Amino acid sequence: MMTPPPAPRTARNRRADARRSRASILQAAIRLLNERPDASVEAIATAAGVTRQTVYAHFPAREQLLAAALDRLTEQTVAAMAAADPDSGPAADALLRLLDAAERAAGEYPALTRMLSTLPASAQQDAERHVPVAELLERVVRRGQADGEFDDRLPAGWLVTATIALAHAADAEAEAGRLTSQEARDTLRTSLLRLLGATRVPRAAGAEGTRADPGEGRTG
Amino acid sequence: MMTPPPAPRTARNRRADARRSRASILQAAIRLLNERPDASVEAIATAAGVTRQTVYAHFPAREQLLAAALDRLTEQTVAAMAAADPDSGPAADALLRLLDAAERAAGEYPALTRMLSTLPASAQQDAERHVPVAELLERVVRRGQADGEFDDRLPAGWLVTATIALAHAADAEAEAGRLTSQEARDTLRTSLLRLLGATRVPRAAGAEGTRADPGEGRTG
DNA sequence: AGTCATCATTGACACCTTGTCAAAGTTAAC
DNA sequence: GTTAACTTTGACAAGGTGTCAATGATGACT
Repeated sequence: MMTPPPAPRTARNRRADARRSRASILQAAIRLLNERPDASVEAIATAAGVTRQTVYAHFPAREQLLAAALDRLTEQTVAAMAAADPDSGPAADALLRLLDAAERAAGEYPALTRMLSTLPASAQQDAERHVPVAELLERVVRRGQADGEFDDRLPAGWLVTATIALAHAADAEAEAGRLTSQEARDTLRTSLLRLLGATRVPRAAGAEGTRADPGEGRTG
Repeated sequence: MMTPPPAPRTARNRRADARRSRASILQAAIRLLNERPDASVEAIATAAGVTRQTVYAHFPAREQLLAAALDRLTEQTVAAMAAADPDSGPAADALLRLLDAAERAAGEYPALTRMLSTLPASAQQDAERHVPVAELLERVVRRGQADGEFDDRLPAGWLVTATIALAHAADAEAEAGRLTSQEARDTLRTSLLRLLGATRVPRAAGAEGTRADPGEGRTG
């Protein structure tokens, strides 16, 4: 018999066993690496109920496992953001909605999330990984600029970068206990509206009230 | 004879040899760790013209060597900032002057500088290390708030954190080639003034002109 | 139900890095 | 010049990464 055609070995035609192993490994990696960024491959393998060599069968090197874990986290975050109506309502509302969704999705893994902004070695891949979330945000920023809701003297790309940076900073402040979770949200909101040059204050998303600036916005 | 008094072994009464070694090691560590954050202790020792064990004689562990290198960098940066007249002139001018000085001082070691915002493990020490530079900035921010030059609805501590985050972001953009060095400066300047809620635009520091917003502020 | 490619496991290996120890050199302080 | 401080040399254990080959188990396909 002739050898069967190349069969590029996609994710679909792999054995169910392999898919399961890969999922366990990835999940364990996300959990462990979030607790301890320098967790060993052996620890991850054990946590996944698998041998170290099995991990290497799926991921050629530790760094690629880390990259895969970050990719998976990004993927989930992007999905959550995309589901948060990026294109409806005022741009400022949409932006805050996206950031909220992102924090809900990635908030479970703060240490891992923080690795996204400053990963160990492969600096080139980092930017690549931000692309999908940056694209979502950039769409909203451009829409706001086009509508005149946001100022357009600053390039949209920079505004997106700055937004992400401020969001990470606010998250870190909350994580470090210097701000409560609610303070961090309010502070980030106000800061972003200033930075983006929003001319009007967006309505609060729910029935929680329509005040522009809650009292606790001025803490510390 | 009785043993001499404790003699706490300060930096002054150590042998000249030891001081020299320590300096070489630290300098080599800064240089190498900037190029490759995971440089081995052996590589650093060799670059310093010293044996690996000598390094361990000065720094009990690799992490402490890294911490010492970061401390030294911070120290130089703080000195440069303190020399940039934090307390004279409009607060906005002073702030930009400090950031400029900081970038000139730390700009030689971008990778190392970036480690300050997201260091590998000892997360607690990180905040501690930011303190001196944060204090300098906070003084300026508070002065601006007291003068009415800056808005004071946001806590000064957060504004400082946000300022540092934006400065790092702008630096990273320049480093990644997405912005020229000059664009990064202008963009950062505009963004900070927005964020801080400065009511009037500070005069440009030199004879370069008094326009509020240079033409290239709108790139991309 | 049986075949067989695919995947997982086991055990062993070389290599590098960290951190430690003790003993023998040097250097500079006094 | 003596002596304490510092450096060097060599060797060691422990732990992590990445690789290989052989054996075992599973599930896809007919």
